[in-house]
Parts: sequence; structure tokens; C-alpha cells
Amino acid sequence: MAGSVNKVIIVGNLGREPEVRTFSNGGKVCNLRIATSESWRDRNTGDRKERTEWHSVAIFSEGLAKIAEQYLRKGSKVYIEGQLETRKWQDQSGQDRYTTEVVLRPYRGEITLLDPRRDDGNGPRDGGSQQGGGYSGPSGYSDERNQRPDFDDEIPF
Amino acid sequence: MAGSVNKVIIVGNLGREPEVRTFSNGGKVCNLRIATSESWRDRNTGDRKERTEWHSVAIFSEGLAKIAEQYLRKGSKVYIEGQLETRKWQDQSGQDRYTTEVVLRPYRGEITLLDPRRDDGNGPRDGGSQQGGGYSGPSGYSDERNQRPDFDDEIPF
Amino acid sequence: MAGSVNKVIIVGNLGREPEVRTFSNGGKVCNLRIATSESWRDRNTGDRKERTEWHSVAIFSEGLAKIAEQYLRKGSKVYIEGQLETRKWQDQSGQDRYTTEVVLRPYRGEITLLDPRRDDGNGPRDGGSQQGGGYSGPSGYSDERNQRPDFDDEIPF
Amino acid sequence: MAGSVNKVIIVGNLGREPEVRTFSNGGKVCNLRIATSESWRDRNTGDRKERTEWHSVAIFSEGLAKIAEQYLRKGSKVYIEGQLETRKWQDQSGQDRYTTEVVLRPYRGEITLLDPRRDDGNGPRDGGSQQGGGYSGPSGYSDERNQRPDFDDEIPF
DNA sequence: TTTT
DNA sequence: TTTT
Repeated sequence: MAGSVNKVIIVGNLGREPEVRTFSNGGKVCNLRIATSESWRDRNTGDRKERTEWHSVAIFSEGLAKIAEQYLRKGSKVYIEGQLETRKWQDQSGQDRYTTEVVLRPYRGEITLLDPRRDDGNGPRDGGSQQGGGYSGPSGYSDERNQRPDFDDEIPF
Repeated sequence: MAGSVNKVIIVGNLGREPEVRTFSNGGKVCNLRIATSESWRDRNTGDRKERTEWHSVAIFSEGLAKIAEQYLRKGSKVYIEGQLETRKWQDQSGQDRYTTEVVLRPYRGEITLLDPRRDDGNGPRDGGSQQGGGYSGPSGYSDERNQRPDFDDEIPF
Repeated sequence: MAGSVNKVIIVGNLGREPEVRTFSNGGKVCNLRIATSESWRDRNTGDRKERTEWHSVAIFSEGLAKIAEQYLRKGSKVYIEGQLETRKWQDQSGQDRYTTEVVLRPYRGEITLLDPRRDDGNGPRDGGSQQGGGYSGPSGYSDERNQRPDFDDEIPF
Repeated sequence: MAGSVNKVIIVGNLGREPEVRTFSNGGKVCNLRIATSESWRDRNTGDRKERTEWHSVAIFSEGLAKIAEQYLRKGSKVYIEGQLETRKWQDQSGQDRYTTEVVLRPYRGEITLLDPRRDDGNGPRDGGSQQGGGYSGPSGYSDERNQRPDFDDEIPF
């Protein structure tokens, strides 16, 4: 449809290890189960309440699936951006059923790891990088950044 | 959970009229059915493909439900911001079923109408107020805007 | 930095025509000026107040720049997704100055037109394709949608 | 303006301690300086490049300012949702200058702490809370969650 | 400079 | 069931 947007942003923790499945055509999907939660105080009793929401995530982007598989673990905190998709399937009795997932397709999705870098003896990888010059010129614009982030050959975070 | 975010942003069109239901306790919910769609070109055949996604929206915020009921119609284009919630219910045979919706709760959701103002002969509804000075002072900050947007006693868009 | 997100989402109207500039190296930028506004009721006087915010947008993605140039006009309503960037420049007196813009770089930005299709006598431009079956299979997943949206050879909205 | 959205989402780290200032009228603002960064590989040299972007954040929401002051420190990782605002001021020579900030006003902004809970001897704070029943009833909806999150009397994360 |  |  002209002019539509379908976007989900989740920051939460994995409830279990990522699961990767390969299809007969060579394609892959990586499934995540992510928890978010909100808390509030009950209007009547004054008790503190909390509810956890569980999100099903399906990553079809090959680069992002590889990252998810390699770097995410049960308990990892992650930022996920994808789109809502509901798919129809049939249960054993032949009845229509629907499942809604947060889906990351190529070019339409993002993953950002939010776990602190466990510093395992190797030096700091995330020093205090600074604003960085070289970002001007006559037009006031530089084009050095107009490139595809490489997802595939390195750790992009 | 500490540090989680659960956010959905949808821009799409209503597939039918908003539906409002009142609960026995006086509460209300306004349900919307919103379509988004994406298109792509098939990698093999080169054909143009399109898929429409249907989103179920449930508005529990009283102010926003009123706005939805009053201003949204079948076909309306709208920006919706809410959170993902999956609720469990039992079908006739007693089996567990799950439904995922985009939910707008008080203080956690937003609606913005995107239909052009149809000027149907009635004059302008809002003077052409402009950028408005008075936005400085010693600190460089003014506090005049730090107020709750009124959703309830007027049309907020 | 590990694990960061820099995202701006704007829905507003163009205050003037898009401006395209070409750099000596062949690169292009398309600049937009977009207004958003919010209104509130003054806490003391009860008067209705409104403030318009003007956003400077710079599109470096070639495909998106082409779309912006071709389809956006003064007054157009548009959804923009980009990232915040502040660049430094020198004014005539040699003093450092800073300008903050919403920047759309390749693979990191989105444009969605929100103007209603003005049907100006020319027939429909796109058949009424519908939900489209073929979206299941043993895995419950189909891969037909895992493709790059084509921005370059057609109108993507 | 009818139908506009002005939203910024930042996940990054504080470059310095939060700064709180009080105005003569009793109002407060909490200012943050947050870094995000992106990296890419240079198209020509193949070198890994990185650029850090610094964001100025101004929190006018009293509840959120209190949280920021109390829980954020230099180095803290945080999710911030606010709106873009550009304000005009005069420099010493009387020239107009503009500063663009990410602003959190009451009811229009969000903060989520992303630092892992330093477990200082007290037991686990974030046990595996579960989906939680009690979320159904005839309508399939419960209203227990339709309440204002309390920001003011407790730690909301 | 837009929109309501 | 919407929109293009």
C-alpha cells in the first residue's frame, strides 16, 4: 500500500538460546524468544504488579541471523527492530491458526547487542572514540559514510 | 524487567469502522483493523508482488479511544504507536489460543490522523498560528510547553 | 560504539520544494525542510498554544533522494526515518558553528509518502493486488519476501 | 500541525555525569550528553572507520529528570525517547545561534536504563517472571494494566 | 517555510 | 477488510 509503515522496536532479554533452522532451499531462519516487561502499582491495593511479555522473533536476513546465532545467548539483552507479520497455519485437526511474529527481513531490520563487553583479558575494544574530523569540506558534507554497514565479515557492534 | 522497551509503530489504513465495546466495569476498548503493505519485485519472474499485513489494534486509553471513535473511519490513514501484547484465550473446544495485538494503554500510546483536512465549506477550524516567539530567556529554555497535551476536551490534531 | 541506536522518526509537511545539489565527485544530496507541530493549552490562561518545529533533512541515499526529488513537493506530507548528525562548519568570521540534521544514508533511512493519491483522470497505477496466498509451506515460512525492495526502477509506494 | 510526529530514539552511553539546573520558577532541567557510534569499512582503502555522534538531551519531565539524576552516571548505557527541538539564542556578539536537542517533556518521552544490575550481594532482582495469568475474562481483556506507570515514587525499571 |  |  502506498504510504505505510510497519515497525516494531523491542529491547529485552532472550529467554533461551537462539534457534537456527535451515530450509530445503538453503534459506535460514533464526528464531528468538525475547521478554520485555512493565510494572505498575495497582490502583486499588497499591501492590506492585509486573507483567512479562514474550515476543517471537524470526530473522530471515542472513547477515543478522549470523550475528544473532553467534553473539546472542540465553539472557542476552538486545535491541531488535523488525516488522509485524502474522502467518496462518493449520493445526493437527486442520483448523486455521495464526501466529504473529516480529520479523527481520533483509534491509528491513536491525539488531544491536546491549550486553556490556565482557573484558576477557583482551584489551578494550571500545575506547573513547571521538567525534572524528575529516567530516567537512566545501559543501559541509562528506560522503565517506554513505556506505553499506558490513554485517557479514565482521562484528558490527 | 529492568530496561525493556516494547514499541510498535504503524502507519496504515483502516479496513473497517472502529469498534467500541464497553465492559461491565465501565471500561472501554476501541478496536481497529489496520492494513499496511509492502511490495517487491520477484527475484525470478521479475513480477511485482505485494503483501498486505493486517494489524489488530486495541485502544484502552480513554482519550485516545474517543479520538479514534470520533475521527477514524473505514479507509482513514493513521499513525499508531502502541505496544505488542499477546493474550491467551480458550476456543469452544477448550483449547488454548493466542492473539497478538497492538495495544494503546494510558500514557503508553499515540494516535495521529494522517488524512488531509477535507475542507467541506466550513471555515478554518484553527487560526494559522505560527512559530511563536517567547521561547527563550536567560536559560535558553521556556517551560510553557511542559504540559500535558489535552486529549480530552478538544481535537488534538 | 558497541550497541548504539540513533534514530529519528518524523511525520510532517514540507515547507518548500526539495533541493538537490550535486557534488564534484558525482554524489548528490537532497535537502528537505519539514515542519512538525504540537499544541497544548496554557496552564494559566487556558489559551490554545501551538509551536511549529522545523527539521532539516539531508538525504544521501541515492534511491531515496530520487524519490524525494520526484514525488515530494512543498506542502507534501511525508514519513521520514533517519539518524541525527551534527556537523561543524566555520562561519565567515572563522568561528566554529554546528548544524544538526536528520540524515538518511544508504541502508539507514526510509521515506514514505503520506499524501493521498490524487486520481487525476489517469487510470489506476497499480492493480488491486490482495493478500496473496502462497505464504505457507512445511516450515510455515516462505522466502519470497526476503528480497531487497526496489527503490530504483519504480515507484515504491 | 495536524498529523505530525516528532520522535527521536537513542541508545548510547553518557559521556559525562548528568547535569541538573533549577530555574527561578522552580522548574528543573536535566541535561545529558550521549554518544552513539556507527562503523563502516571504507570503500576504497578497506579500512575500518568509526564515527561517534554526540547528542544533547534535555529532560523537562520532572519524574524522568529525577530518575536520570539518580541512576545515570558517566558511562551509563541508556535508551532515550524524546523529540527534536531547535532553540535560538544570541551569542556574545549578538548573533543568532541555534542549538538542536533531544527533549523529553512530560508525557512525551521515555528513559530506560540498560546497564546490567550490578549485583551487590542482594539476591537476584530480575528473576524469570512469567507470563502471568489473570489476564483474561469474558472479554478477553483485563483492565488492571491501564494505569499510569509510577515514575515518581519508585524505581520504574 | 508547511500544515490544522 | 484498507490503500496504491
